[in-house]
Amino acid sequence: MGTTQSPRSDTRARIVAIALELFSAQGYERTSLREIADRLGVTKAALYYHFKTKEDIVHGIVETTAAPIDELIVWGREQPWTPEVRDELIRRFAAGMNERAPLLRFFQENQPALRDLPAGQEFRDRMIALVRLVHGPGAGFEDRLRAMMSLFTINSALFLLYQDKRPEVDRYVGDIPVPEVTREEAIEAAQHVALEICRLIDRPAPTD
Amino acid sequence: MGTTQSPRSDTRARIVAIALELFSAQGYERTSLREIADRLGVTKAALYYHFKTKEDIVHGIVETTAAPIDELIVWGREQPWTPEVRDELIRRFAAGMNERAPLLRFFQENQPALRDLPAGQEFRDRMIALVRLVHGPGAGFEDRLRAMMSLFTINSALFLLYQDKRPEVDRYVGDIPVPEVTREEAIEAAQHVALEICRLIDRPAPTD
Amino acid sequence: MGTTQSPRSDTRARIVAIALELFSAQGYERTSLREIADRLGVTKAALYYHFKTKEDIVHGIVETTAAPIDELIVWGREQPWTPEVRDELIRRFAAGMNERAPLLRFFQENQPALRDLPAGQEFRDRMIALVRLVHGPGAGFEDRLRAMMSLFTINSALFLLYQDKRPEVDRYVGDIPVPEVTREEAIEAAQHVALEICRLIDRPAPTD
Amino acid sequence: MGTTQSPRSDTRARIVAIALELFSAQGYERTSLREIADRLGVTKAALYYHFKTKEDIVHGIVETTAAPIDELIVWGREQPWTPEVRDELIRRFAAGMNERAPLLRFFQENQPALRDLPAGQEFRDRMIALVRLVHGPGAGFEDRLRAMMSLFTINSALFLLYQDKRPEVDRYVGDIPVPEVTREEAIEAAQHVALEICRLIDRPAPTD
DNA sequence: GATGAATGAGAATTCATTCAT
DNA sequence: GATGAATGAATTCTCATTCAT
Repeated sequence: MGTTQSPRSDTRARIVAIALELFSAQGYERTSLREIADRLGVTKAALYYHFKTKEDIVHGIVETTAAPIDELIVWGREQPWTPEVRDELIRRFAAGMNERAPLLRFFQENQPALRDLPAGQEFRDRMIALVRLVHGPGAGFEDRLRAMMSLFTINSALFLLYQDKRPEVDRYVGDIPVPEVTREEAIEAAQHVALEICRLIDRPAPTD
Repeated sequence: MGTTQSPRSDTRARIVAIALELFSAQGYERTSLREIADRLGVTKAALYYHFKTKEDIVHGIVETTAAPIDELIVWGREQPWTPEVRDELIRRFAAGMNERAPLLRFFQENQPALRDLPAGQEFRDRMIALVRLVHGPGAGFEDRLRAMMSLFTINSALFLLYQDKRPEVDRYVGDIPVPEVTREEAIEAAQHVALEICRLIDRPAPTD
Repeated sequence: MGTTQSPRSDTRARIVAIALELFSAQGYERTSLREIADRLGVTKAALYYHFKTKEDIVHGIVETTAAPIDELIVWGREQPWTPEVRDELIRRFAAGMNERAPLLRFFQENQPALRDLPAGQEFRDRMIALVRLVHGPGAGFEDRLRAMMSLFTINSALFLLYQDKRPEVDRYVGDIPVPEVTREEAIEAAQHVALEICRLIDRPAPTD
Repeated sequence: MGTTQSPRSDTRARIVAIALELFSAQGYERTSLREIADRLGVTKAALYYHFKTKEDIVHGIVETTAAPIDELIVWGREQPWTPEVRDELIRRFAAGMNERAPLLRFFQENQPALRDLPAGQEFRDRMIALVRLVHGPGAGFEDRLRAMMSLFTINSALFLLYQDKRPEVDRYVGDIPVPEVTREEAIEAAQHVALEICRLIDRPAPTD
């Protein structure tokens, strides 16, 4: 008792959830509104009650899912840049990975569709913002690149994990056995490597 | 030497070229066969004379564009794994970047469409093969991840370069000025960072 | 009695009606969805709201038109086989001929298209079922053939009637005048001949 | 020695043969010129050297395959009509069945496509001519129908034979076992039944 | 006698979207 | 909050046909 009816209907939230799931699994263009509606047990027209367009659903996704990233950005801006803060940004980014994975996958694998969407641009801006927080002010191109790679490491780990499950790959390199890793181990490894990479920032590097 | 390239079906080659250009610029699903045909000054049906389906065009693209990568793989397999060979793989990969950029972009940004395509799988297999050559036999998950990030660095540099041209981004981090960099400088920097990353392989790393 | 036919989706029924008309008059493959839609005054897409595919329309046709045949089959199975029941099957089959003619024509003249369709197979199964009811249990091949010819006689009469209207035919047999017959007379004659044929079943036949 | 090069090339004859095979097996509209060309090991364009259009191939088929029927018609016209001649027509028609089966099947199952073709009309005219020869001059509608059913019996036997091979049919009539029959037995039975039917001509029939 | 390259017309199908109820 | 019915615009693909070589 005393439970308040959640602001904006429950259906709206379910649409967002299912849409993100399908968009990230099959791609934005390959997911039709009918498919989303079917999964929800409603009609297509119902979706239009909650969202003006298909693109608008993407907006809804970002709105409801990107909050943790925004908080991270806000936190980052409040800190003065130090190596410790930089490391902490990476750690916090890695921490939320499990929930954020579909969102990031969606954005990485659907660039062509998202490029023109306002929601897509907003999301990219967030990522760029994170990159800047990681490398700090006054960084050169190389450091910016290091920061970006550091952040990307997190999702890439999941991609690699997924690939390792496909045995056919071996025909290209012979029978080098690939280690079995759990999802949790993968994320931990990712954090580790990501930290390594971001720590390359501002180091004197060896000559090639 | 002296081999004359038989000019049979110049059209087929032009289809491949235009298709790659459009697929990488606008995305696979957002590029219609009409668009490709128009750009070539032929009818849609002409495309179907040369390729059985739209998917088959992707196959044609891989076939004609992935040769340098295959050569790199072949070369890599002939060498015993050493840190020097590893570095050389990265350097050679970076070297062909300018021509290969559209192909890589196409494959990174159109995963949902390419996932089911045989051509898409072949290409991913090639990338995984490269990853394995970079980290060498018997590597653990972390080293595999390092190898992959190292290779990804090359394209990511171009992505970053492209983003930096968009001024709106700044609203999220304030007015930190972003350094102006040419494409050539970007690729050079990418090679540099990529080498750094791949040299993390097998190093004793600091604790987090 | 007094059951009101719910008028929900009058359009669906109209599609089925027009489709059967066109399919039987021009053939399944020569009838495009555009043609059906035009005749209905709707767009092609409207057809797809009611039927998943063109083939599905055939299913719809069978579903709505084959009921009388099913009833006949049901009735036939309830009776023990006797010559009288056999004759009555033929009579009842002939009776519904006028409404059923387009359906039967459609199925006889579009075998190649219908062979793979589930709906086509269902319909053939019904006809075979009727054949078996006519010849009764334990019949040999000849009786099965007699039963089939008996049933086919009904539609064949309409085919013959139609042919007789074409005067060019005569060049092959000279000017033998062909009797003028009405559609009703034709069906009556057909029933008569059909009964004759089915009565050949199980008779001792003369040697050739 | 002394073998004369067949009039009109060998390829032309092969086209006709393959086309008839495919048209009768899959249907006229479902058989593309590419398919025919592929089966012959030539290109589509080669077909156009021998035939002006796809329809023209049908003409070629009739021309080369219908000769036996024409001879039968010629023979029939030379005889005065008697019951013996009538029976002999049926017997001769049945005799050539094995070779003629594809042609008849083609014409029976592709009416919509053949209706407008001159070649299709010619063929129908031949069948009508045969019908008239069977029932003789001055026959009424019923006798014409009997004559037609008699002739149709021959092909129908093959249709029935084919259906009996499909076990799923049983669901409609229960497990009445269907006798196993060879193709030769089927044709013989067909001739038998056909003769029975044509002997109904001009008989005083029982009242229904 | 035949091919390679191309075309024009049209087909089935899909999809985001709209709107009266 | 939602549905049923429909649309318009596009898409991929197929096919008979043509013609220079």
